[in-house]
Amino acid sequence: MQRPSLSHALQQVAHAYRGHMAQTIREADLPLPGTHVRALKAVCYMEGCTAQRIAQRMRRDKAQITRVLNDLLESGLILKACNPADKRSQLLHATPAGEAMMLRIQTLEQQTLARMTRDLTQEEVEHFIRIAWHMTQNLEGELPPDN
Amino acid sequence: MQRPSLSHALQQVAHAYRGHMAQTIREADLPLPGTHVRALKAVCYMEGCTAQRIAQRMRRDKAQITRVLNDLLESGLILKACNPADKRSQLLHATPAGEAMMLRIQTLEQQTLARMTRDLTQEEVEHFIRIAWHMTQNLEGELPPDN
DNA sequence: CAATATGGTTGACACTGTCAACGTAATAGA
DNA sequence: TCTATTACGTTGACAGTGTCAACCATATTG
Repeated sequence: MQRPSLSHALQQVAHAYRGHMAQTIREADLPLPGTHVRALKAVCYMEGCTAQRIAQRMRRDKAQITRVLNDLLESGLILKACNPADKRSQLLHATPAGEAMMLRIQTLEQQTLARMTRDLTQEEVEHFIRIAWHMTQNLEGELPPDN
Repeated sequence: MQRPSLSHALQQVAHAYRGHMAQTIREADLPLPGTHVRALKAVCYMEGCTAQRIAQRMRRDKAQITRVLNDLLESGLILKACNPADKRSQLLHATPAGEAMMLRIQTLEQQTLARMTRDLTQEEVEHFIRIAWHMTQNLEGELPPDN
């Protein structure tokens, strides 16, 4: 419970990161909430990007993704195109404005990450990431044994 | 941007933890949101606990803390008492029901943490916590140089 | 073809987080 | 002492996050 608790440390660092990114983006006059940023990132960097795939990657409800994508659409940052392979779904692409926005945000994120890890070694950061993924996967799998 | 990104790993593990705890608590029929749990924890374990001190510890807005504490009050889990040293503030204490709730939740949290770290060494977990705190502090300090 | 499953949309709702304004009480300075 | 400022807690308002259930249209399976 006291300071070196795993749960507390985890919540604090995630909160600090969110807050710092939000403030950085606000100060840069890029009025884009965190979820929107993450979705835009997915659209820019995933091949054959669809709403469903973003939802899987971010492990979020598809309803939330739909709304975020509609915001990005209204902001002119992305476009929906027919998916010839499946008429239910739409392929997502960033517009030039979306690409530009992504580049600016990438820079801001790099600054935040650099500050966050400023006196940590590359090794420590990688170790942190590896353990984070490990814990994520430990929690994700269904609970098979006892029910 | 791809899987081994620090920001993505951080968001995913925090989300997985929150989600797992929320589901565990829901399944145990203890209808207490995460913030309420953390506030109750603070009330139970901090000496001379006041709303202000909880807000500082959790780094949250005091308005949010006020509302959470009022919920806990209505649920009969905590009590407010006059603070003889400062008539503006109130000392917070857990009721027996609050203590009992805390114990049950502690157990559930231990289960979640155990699962999350099941194949990690004590050393790895401590390393993770240390780096998390380090990154938190790197982000928290005011930005002194360039403004 | 019928049953089922999937991609996406919408409505509703709970939870999280912050900001500004306020009343009251403490405290510092003139 | 009186005043100005600061601090604690409350309230209102709002933005953002996250999930569930129902739904339509399309794919897939038997």
